[in-house]
Amino acid sequence: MFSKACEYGIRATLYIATQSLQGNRVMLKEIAREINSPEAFTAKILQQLARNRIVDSVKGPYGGFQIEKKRIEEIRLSEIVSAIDGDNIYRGCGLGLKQCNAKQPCPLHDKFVSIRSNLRKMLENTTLYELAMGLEVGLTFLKREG
Amino acid sequence: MFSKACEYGIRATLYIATQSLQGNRVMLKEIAREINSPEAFTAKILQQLARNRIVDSVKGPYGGFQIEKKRIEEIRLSEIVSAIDGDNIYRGCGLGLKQCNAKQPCPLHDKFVSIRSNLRKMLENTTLYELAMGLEVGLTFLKREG
DNA sequence: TTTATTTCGGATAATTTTATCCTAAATTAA
DNA sequence: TTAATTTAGGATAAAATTATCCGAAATAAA
Repeated sequence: MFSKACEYGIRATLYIATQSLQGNRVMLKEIAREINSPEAFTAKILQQLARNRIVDSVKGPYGGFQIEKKRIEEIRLSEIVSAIDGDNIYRGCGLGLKQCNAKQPCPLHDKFVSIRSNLRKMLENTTLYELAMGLEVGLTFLKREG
Repeated sequence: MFSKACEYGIRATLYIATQSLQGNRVMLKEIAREINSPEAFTAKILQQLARNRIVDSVKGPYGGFQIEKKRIEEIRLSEIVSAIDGDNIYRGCGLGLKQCNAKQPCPLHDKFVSIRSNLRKMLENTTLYELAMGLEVGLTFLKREG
């Protein structure tokens, strides 16, 4: 569904969000440890997210990553997915046709429309804040727990 | 969503199905041309489909690929997807966690459940026959048309 | 039996994705 | 100013996916 990069990106962003809500700026090393992702690869993804203004980065000692509370309430999952995977997940044809639309549909077009649109709506309606809340109260997890 | 291999696999199977319904056995070369896919790679995928009893293959002159009419009515998209991509698309965690279930869910788990289940139902309920009909009457297409 | 044809299957190559490494730049504190 | 720390970014490597090539096996017709 999503690329590995996107999975790590969402998990990293959510970890940063929960910590930011508690007033903590977090370092790459901590993020990678807490979401169980490869550190250097996660660094690349965080760079992308920083360039896309999804997370803020601060260099130097006491530096790290954070997200403003206001932004946590605003940012939708769809923004993270777009920043990393592009919008192919919504737009591309399910069977990989270059041209596929209502006028010239692939055999799966109609059946995919509703599924994709559900996915899209879900991603567009889901805020970081909402998901961070579930994490904070221990209802959900970002890595498999012992 | 699906791998390239799976996209080609579905398109190839659908082409074979429509031709089989008209009593034609079709060769790799024709399939690749008609679904606009790389020939050698498509051959590999057809081998997989043949091993999984999704298509029948016949070697030699007048050989090629075909599917029995009865099978065309039975075979679901889900079988093709499973044969090529496995069942990760239904089962795997949306955020890539090794362990993710109702008891220990990732933050997206609940939101993914319905989307995945829609996708799964769609694939399990859609037969080759149904899709082949749309192709036959020219309502849908397997490659972008001029 | 021989030849031509077509799929099968192993080996290999190209591309994309995932992942790592290292130096530079920025920032903080001593 | 210097040293230590942390992200940024370029180069490179490893792994997975996509794609190609070629000889073997099977089959049909001459």
